[in-house]
Amino acid sequence: MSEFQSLRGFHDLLGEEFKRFKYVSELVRGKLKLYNFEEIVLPVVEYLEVFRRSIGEATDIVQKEMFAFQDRKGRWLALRPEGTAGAVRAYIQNRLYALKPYTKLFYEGPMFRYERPQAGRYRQFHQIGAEVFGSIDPLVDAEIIQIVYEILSELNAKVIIEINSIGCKVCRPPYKEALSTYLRTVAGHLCEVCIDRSDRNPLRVLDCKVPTCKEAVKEAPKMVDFLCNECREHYSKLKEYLTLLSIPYRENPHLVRGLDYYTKTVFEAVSEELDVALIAGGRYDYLVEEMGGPPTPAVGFAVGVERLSLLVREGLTEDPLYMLIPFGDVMDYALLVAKALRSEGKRVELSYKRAGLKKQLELANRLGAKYAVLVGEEERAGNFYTLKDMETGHQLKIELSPAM
RNA sequence: GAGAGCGUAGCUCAGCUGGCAGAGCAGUGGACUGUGGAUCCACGGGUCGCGGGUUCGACUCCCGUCGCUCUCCCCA
Repeated sequence: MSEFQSLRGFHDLLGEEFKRFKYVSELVRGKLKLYNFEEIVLPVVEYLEVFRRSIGEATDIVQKEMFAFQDRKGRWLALRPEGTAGAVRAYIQNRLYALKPYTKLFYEGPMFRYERPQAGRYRQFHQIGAEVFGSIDPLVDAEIIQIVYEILSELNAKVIIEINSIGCKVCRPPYKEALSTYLRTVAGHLCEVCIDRSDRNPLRVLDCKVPTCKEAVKEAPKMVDFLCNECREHYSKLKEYLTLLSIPYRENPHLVRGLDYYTKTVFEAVSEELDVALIAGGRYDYLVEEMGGPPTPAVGFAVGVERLSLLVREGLTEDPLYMLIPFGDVMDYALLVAKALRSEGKRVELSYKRAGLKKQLELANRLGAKYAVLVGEEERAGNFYTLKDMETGHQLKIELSPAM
């Protein structure tokens, strides 16, 4: 055991794990570029208030999961627990609303939540998030879900996409009222936490996992039955588009999200095998305004890169490796051969191991080289190298170009 | 924040009801100084997570602590 260790929930990403991580990351990034999202790099630290205002004072994230601290001037700062808050702040601060009628952004990077680590959960983890600012059109919600679906399909992930609408400031208050009233009638069957939530945040009772709560909530009034005309229209249009695009989904009237800023569409892609959300998102039509910007509707999603990586078997396919094996006193020549091969775009490992040909071939084998490039006295004298196919064992003599 | 299990070589692990710390793989060297992907031989490597306690004696039992894994809560 080494003297120093990384912190709980903070880990080094390397080897096969890194390859799977990178594979997922590049898949998602590639997809977002196809949809013409523009990348931005956001700060990892913001004023605490940015998160408190956007995510919501009453949420678990804000109440107990943030890495918050004071800087030297006594200001309260926090490591970002998610990306949307910072993206919205950046959107407003840089006045992106003035440049185009709508804006499509994505970002990738570490997020921090002070929680107990477990399968697919870390204190520092990575998300790729995408946000569309400036359109209320359900077409946008549909495209966001389409991206999510395509990502998951390409990974062959066994996942269900669940959707719901949680209304807007017109229709949600009456619904909350109705739900609270109902919850009072079944209070005897609710867990302690839910009794507490019944008044303050009744929506959250809907996705409580305690069996008795689940049971008690089955007959509860549903948000979808309370949607105002605009929200109902939005929701049914979204479903039409999803059907048009052949995207399978399941309506889950009990789906709510842990963050306060959502309106209308919310969705989650839940892994069937792991029972965790891999990708989630939704619409947040008031957040930009609440954060001090002009009224601007928005939709977005975030993927947990480590979580998605759990489902990936393959890694990144790498270019074939050329293991350059010098034997004898031919290092000068070996350097030139390596230079020549690399200038042709080949991935070359020049063996640093001073040993006989046999040992170095063993090394080449262990490093998974596709080819061994043999360079000895004979090769140097004839200005060529010997290319050995490590699978078939066939060898060829290849002239070095005169330029070298 | 609450609960359970686990920390022994670089890795995977064995080590009995307390009694000299082990194996496989990896590494290094080598009859082979121009031919590998299971040839052979030899060698190195340990604060048994850390601290305390019990004991003649602790890898083993007890307490604490740190870390890992998992569950609950919650979430990506």
